[in-house]
Amino acid sequence: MTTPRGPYAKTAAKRQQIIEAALAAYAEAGSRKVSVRDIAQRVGMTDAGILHHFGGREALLTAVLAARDAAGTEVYGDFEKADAGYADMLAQNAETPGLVKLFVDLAAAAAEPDHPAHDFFAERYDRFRSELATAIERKAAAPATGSEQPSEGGVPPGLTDPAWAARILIAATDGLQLQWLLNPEIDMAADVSRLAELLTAVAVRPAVD
Amino acid sequence: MTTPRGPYAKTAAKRQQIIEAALAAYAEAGSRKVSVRDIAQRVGMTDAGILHHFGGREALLTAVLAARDAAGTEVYGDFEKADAGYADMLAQNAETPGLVKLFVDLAAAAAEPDHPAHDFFAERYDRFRSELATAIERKAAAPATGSEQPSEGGVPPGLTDPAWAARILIAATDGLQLQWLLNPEIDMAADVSRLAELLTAVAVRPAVD
DNA sequence: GTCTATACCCGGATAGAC
DNA sequence: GTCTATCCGGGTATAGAC
Repeated sequence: MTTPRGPYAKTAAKRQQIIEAALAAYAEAGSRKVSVRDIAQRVGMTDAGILHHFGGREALLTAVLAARDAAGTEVYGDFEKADAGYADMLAQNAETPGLVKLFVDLAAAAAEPDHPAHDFFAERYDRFRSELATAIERKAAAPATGSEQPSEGGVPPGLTDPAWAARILIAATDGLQLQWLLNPEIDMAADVSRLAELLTAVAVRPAVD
Repeated sequence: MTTPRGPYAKTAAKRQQIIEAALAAYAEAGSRKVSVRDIAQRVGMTDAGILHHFGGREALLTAVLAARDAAGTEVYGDFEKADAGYADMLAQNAETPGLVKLFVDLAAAAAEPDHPAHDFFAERYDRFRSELATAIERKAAAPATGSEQPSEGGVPPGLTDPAWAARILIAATDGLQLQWLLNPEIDMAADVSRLAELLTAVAVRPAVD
């Protein structure tokens, strides 16, 4: 990382402190607006102080999401074990609507190619997609390892692409978060688990005979 | 259509004109920001003039999405024929990233219960879910009507709930729009068609024998 | 190197003139 | 009813105090 005027010891600590304040702010805010000034107040600073540490509001928020990602993979591991961890992570997300909203917001904003967070999101999705695809592929190769065995059957052969399954699973996850934000009765974890089950079951086709 | 007669005639016309200008602005803007002032300029007005006709920015944008919905159902019909129309509609969306972004943006913002667009989105999703569920159920009851026949098979029986399938299909659609905004190489229509095929194929289980 | 003070611009809202 | 004039809040850029 070639930061212009690099963060040194003390700076890194401050950055961390600011990120934590921002996380807290969003967690508390439900789905209300959070301004940079709000975050600044939490750390006893002015907005310009924060701007100094990050390059701007978007960069700060990107760092927040990156931190959340890091915390997540620390707890749930990488996406290698997509079966158990994935649903748990979703259930965990349901605890912090503010952060879910931040994620959706930023992701949409990052669509613009020269947005500060564009690369972060593009890379993040690329990573998730390939990791998930690998996991699905592996699981398909070794079926019936757990308490249940998916009964394979005559599903059209065009439906077995792991890369496609990964895109769909991630998409459904994001989309369900949206529906859940609007209607909290939806059980994201259950719905997604079911889809994951179906997708891996479909991918299980050693030979159609 | 109510005939433009009476004291509100001019107002309604102005509203329509503004909505069309906004649609055009978003369509042109790619995924860049669109301010109320931008829209105002297009109709030769000031921003305050526009805000007078709708109650605020959010209300205007809600009206824009509602208009787009109306235009969409006019062309593609309701979701009764979820097979053909759905993918086409998605492909059509791919032509206007600005509007897709607007949708995602607003939907996220509408999560807050007292957001002006909250009711609109909540109701919209309720409607779509139930319409799609009905369509899937119907299609499952009468399989193999077209050029292809889904080969039904031994998929776990817990996976046949039409309501669930509808939630998933919509979620995947929204989520893919997000991924597509970040990476335009993704073929939303193809991916979703494939999922729809799978979901209806799975729902096709007249009797497991 | 780190931060505050300040000043700027843009965007949305509001009151009141026509 | 419609819009102009004005205000206020949020993000950003710069200068300089510590």
